[in-house]
Amino acid sequence: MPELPEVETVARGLRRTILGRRIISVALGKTDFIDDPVALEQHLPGRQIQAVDRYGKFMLLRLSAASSAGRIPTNGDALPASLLVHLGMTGQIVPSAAAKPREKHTHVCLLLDDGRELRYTDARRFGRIAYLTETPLAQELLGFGADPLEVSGEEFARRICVRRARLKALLLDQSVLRGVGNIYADESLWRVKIHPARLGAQLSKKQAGTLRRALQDILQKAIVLRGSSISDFLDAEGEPGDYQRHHRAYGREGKPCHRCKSAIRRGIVAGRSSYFCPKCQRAPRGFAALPLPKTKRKRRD
DNA sequence: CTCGATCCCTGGACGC
DNA sequence: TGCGTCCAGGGATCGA
Repeated sequence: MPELPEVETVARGLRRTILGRRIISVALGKTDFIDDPVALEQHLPGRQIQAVDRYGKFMLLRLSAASSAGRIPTNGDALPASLLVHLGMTGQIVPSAAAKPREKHTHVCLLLDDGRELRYTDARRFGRIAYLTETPLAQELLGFGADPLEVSGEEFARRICVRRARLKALLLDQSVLRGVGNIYADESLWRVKIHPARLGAQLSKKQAGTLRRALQDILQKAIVLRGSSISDFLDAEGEPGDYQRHHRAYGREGKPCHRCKSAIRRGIVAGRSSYFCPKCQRAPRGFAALPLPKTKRKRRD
């Protein structure tokens, strides 16, 4: 589930732990989620990790030009580059002692100049890793929408209120807003009492403003609590986040709404499970929630 | 432009 | 207990 707050948490952890380290060597496992695995092996060694940025759900490891002992780079390694990392559903990136046994599903190991290894594990391999020089990187980032934490009221309304798509689809669309996923889309819509299946064009300017502020507030609080750990999200220190305790809609099917006590319901919107309060969030005509499952008592809360 | 369907992938939950 | 099946979900892609 890494969405914006989780990715931001991981990026902050990496800034604390690996900034300034130089990459010595690269070891790869399965590579079907890597754009060009050979490029990693060829171009990463000798480069220093100078910054860790977040762009939506992507992390960007900013790398210096390569500088290994006396060798003159001839293949573009004299220029800075970036390693683009998307955690997908189950990706984790954690520095650990090189001697420590590798976890299952470890697919990328970057040996660092302090003896540690930066390890990327991803059971489902829905993540993505790409080595990109400046121009391809800029090209890559072109297609993304506004940063939800920075977006102005004007721009938010411009991106949402003119659209005929459902709000849930718009919030999840990375070309509209970068970084929002299923959890924070549902949480912000619950907060402002708007149903996920409503259309963007049905939102008034005022509602759009309310939604934007709710989304920002929720994302910021989630960052403070180091994200939501649903199944297996761990930050760069291997620690879970705490924001899942504050969820009001996501994953709470059948549980009482914190405002009105109605049972939270689930429905499919934009192809994704969406959680909402059937009373607080009035559904558009024709929208059918899924029937409540009979037997299922697992999660507390 | 927007939709749904399909695929990718594995682990965990569920049903028998 | 064990096995099969379904589902989760971000993103790409394709056809309607």
